[in-house]
Amino acid sequence: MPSRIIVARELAEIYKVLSHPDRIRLIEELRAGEVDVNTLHERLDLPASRVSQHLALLRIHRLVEERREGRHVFYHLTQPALADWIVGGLTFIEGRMVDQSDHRRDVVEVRKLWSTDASA
Amino acid sequence: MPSRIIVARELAEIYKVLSHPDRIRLIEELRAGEVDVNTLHERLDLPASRVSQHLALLRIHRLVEERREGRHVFYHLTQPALADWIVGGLTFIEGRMVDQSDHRRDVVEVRKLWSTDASA
DNA sequence: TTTACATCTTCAAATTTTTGCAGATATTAG
DNA sequence: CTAATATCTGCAAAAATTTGAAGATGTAAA
Repeated sequence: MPSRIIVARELAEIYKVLSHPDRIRLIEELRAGEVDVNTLHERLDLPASRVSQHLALLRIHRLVEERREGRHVFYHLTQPALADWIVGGLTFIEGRMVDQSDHRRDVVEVRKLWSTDASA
Repeated sequence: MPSRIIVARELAEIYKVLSHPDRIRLIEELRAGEVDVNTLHERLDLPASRVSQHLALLRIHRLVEERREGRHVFYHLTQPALADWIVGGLTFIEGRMVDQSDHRRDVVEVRKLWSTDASA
């Protein structure tokens, strides 16, 4: 089995993991460092069980790691560069919103928000 | 509706488009420039109809564009940087193959193969 | 021009699986 | 016991992949 097929499969799997808005937002929430599950559940306004499920999937694929402290569990990105790399994908969604200038503005805004050097 | 939710959705959609091994390989085949459908169908060893359908999806999301010439249709990446960005994702699959050193080797090999400055 | 063949796209349809999600129930710690 | 997470269960909806056949277009030979 040629390497490129194997690797393409692995990549495809990771992309599938990332192909959910909630999980993308979770990763971006972890950009600045550790956050506990409860905080994430509040910030994303999702049922705690949902957040847990998403985190479990990210954990299985080793995109995040946990640290327990008392009854709180703090998550952080295994490789912090992941958050930046994802933002890099914004470049390629611009073609999708040719006729929606308001969406374009959203992209600009979020790119700033999801930047390492954000003052937010 | 907050921008970050909208943008996260758009990103998630792109990831879904990319979450198929065939489509990843197609994009990498287009890294060096235009290729016609028949060649792609031979290189990937897939039925022509499937290649067409994959390309149609990529076209809808404006990741590729076509150019007709006689009975051939040549496709190229709308934004050539896409191929590189996808390869950038290799960084994050390493955690997945902790116990498979052979797969690690595949990653190294393919990263070289799918690099802009590849001599291959 | 008619025939044939090559390239590419689209349709139809079966298949198969997913996949997201909520609510209840565990588990663990204080 | 209560609070914080995790997992389980099952449904619902949605969907994506895939194949083969048929259609469209283009070229070139007879």
